[in-house]
Amino acid sequence: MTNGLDAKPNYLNKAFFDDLYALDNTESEDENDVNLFTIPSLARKPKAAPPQPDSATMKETEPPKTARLALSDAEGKNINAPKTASTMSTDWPTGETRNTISRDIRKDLRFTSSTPTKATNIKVHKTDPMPKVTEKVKPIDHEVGMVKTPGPKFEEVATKPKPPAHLCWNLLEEKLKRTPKSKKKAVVSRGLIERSDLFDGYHFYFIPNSVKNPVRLRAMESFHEHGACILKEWDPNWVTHILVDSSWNLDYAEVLKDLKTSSVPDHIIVVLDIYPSDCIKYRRLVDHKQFMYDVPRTPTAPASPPPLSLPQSTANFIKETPPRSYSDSSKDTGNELQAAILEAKKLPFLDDHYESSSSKELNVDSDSDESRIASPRKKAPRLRKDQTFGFQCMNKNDGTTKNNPNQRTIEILSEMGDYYARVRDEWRSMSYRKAVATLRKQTKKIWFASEARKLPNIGERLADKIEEIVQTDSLRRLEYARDEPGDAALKLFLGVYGAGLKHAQQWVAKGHTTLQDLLDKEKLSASQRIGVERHADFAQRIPREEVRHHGELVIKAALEIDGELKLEIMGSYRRGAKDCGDIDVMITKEDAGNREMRGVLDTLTTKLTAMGFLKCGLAIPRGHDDGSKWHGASQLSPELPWRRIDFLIVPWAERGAALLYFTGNDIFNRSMRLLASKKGYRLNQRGLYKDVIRGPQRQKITEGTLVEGEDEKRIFKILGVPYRPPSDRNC
DNA sequence: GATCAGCATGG
DNA sequence: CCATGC
DNA sequence: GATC
Ligand SMILES: O=c1ccn([C@H]2C[C@H](O)[C@@H](COP(=O)(O)OP(=O)(O)OP(=O)(O)O)O2)c(=O)[nH]1
Ligand SMILES: [Mg+2]
Repeated sequence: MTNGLDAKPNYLNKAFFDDLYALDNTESEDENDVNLFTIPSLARKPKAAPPQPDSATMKETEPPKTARLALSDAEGKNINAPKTASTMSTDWPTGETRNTISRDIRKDLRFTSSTPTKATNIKVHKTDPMPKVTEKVKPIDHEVGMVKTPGPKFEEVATKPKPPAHLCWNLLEEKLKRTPKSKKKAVVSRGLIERSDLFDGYHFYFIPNSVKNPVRLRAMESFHEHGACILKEWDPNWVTHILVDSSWNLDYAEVLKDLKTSSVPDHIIVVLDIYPSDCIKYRRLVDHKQFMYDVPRTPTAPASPPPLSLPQSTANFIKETPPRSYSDSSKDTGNELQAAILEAKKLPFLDDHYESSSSKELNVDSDSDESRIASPRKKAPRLRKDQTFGFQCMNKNDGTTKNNPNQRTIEILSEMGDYYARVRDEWRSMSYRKAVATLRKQTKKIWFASEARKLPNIGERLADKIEEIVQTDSLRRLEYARDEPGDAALKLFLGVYGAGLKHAQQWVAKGHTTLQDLLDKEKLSASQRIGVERHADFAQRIPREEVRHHGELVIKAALEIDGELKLEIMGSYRRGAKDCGDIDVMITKEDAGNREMRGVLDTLTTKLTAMGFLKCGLAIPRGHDDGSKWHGASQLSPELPWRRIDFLIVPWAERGAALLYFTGNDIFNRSMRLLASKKGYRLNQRGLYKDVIRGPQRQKITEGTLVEGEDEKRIFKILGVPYRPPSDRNC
């Protein structure tokens, strides 16, 4: 009941949150609580000349995107799956833009490039070949059923009659499978589609031959629309081209391995998948023999990687590893293995249960994307793992990564995870995060896939990758991921408050490249407009000190309204971050209900606006009595940038849950909530609820009954999670 | 093959 | 309802 | 991608 709030005098806000910090003295800086509210000094003069909002970004010049295929049109509108969305990105290289967002990447951004990054026929990139025309240019008709030109075929390449349907991918069907019901209609009735007979008679077989990668699926669709058949199975009698995914950096041997063959017939062309993309781009069949389409004969990994033999790799490993590891390694391995097993045996739920799901493994497509590429590993039966293992919220996440023996592995896997997040592959990204989390917990170095595989949340694919990292000190996929063909404009637009994937894609598809374009040519929602106009401001991180100033100003104003209000700066600030993406402020009051708080919010925001502190609202409660949050922008002084600021009003009874929620981080929250739901609870910003019944699609049927909402710590306790001070919640 | 958190606000 | 954000 |  008593959580420190009740007992202590509410001088300012300190008392309110005393309990939060009382026990976490461990290593969290007292700085943020103790000192913060003692004297809300308001003398804020801008310390130094602040960096002026850089309006240059608005005028960035980029090559015109004129003559390009209309691919983007069709796809911008049709790829609707919010979390799995994708578009074609068969237009490759261009520099990647480093993004500074952290959660945003993790969340689910896919930086598609539905529009080629480079102007197609305007200028030729230095690495771009001058495509040698091996055939007449084929016209491309923009509407289905328009004039088709029979066009002569490239003589070197034998074309073939259309193969039976069952040998081909049914792309529409695959696409529908991956599209939410609500949007299927849109997929079926797609608008303008770029078509041609460019690839008529060509039968493409993809490596990896999986349709689960949405980007690849889109590429397949595109090639199909240009006349190609996309074969579902490897059959030398039908295939004319093998298209190797360039993002995989595979070498020729691996291709053969994937095909389970020792050689590919001469008449079949083996090229990188950028080849057909280029053909489309230039609207003609370019010379496939150009070096840039070659599938390398030797591994492409940097630092002279071993000949990629994962399973029996001990020999290679010894060669490739630094001297010292020679002897240790074997020991380590043995110890580690045993340790892992011993550890595993200690765990609850362990009943030596053997999983029986191995059947799917070797099947062509059933496994998740690209599965077959990863070495066909003998399936070691595997022990079941502790179920609460691998929950991020169970760990102390304070960013203490160093001194971990798996440091390098962690680095690389994290980078991969970030890459997948950027690419909007949310779940894959999450898997990488989880794997990294379990690696962090290891006290010994993981050398082999076999060891890695035994750890929670590390499956075969990641285990293989871990071994590859240890051996080669890198991961081939990452080499590609690093210079991902990100569309600069898309990334720019995704950085606009109020604009997400949908709008960004749409705008890119329309050929916009700068923020100014949006202002001039697009209908923007109110908040999007501000998001565009203030992009340069909002993109900047906020120094902790400035966050504190904003917070103190708000607190002072609030207390002038009602001295009993309790406010706290939340979010990354409470977690002790040196700089923050925005300012999060929670407001509550003893025994207040939502209604009362709502009144406070209105008067407070009105007052702060009148003061000139709040510059605008971006998302504010609709009704009169409901509503709990206020998003807007604030500014301390004219020289400083506008900052994003969020208020959360909280009924007294919900303060514990709200504290938990608003402290985050987001990953931590999701982890706690997932754990809660696995234990039959429901956790949200209002409280922890019990006896929640979930229906068919795991939808909640029963609200559940409130168990705890007042005390943050007790929520931890009930869920069986060791309490984590805010600074340890950076998952 | 389903799941990977749960909710608030704008339009 | 969907998109976007926390 | 991993898990059930
Ligand atoms: O998807 C989300 C995003 C945020 N939050 C919670 C946790 C987070 O800490 C808090 C504030 O959100 P914000 O976006 O401000 O994140 P932050 O943790 O404060 O980081 P930043 O420094 O980017 O503001 O809201 C969630 O629960 N889920
Ligand atoms: Mg924040």
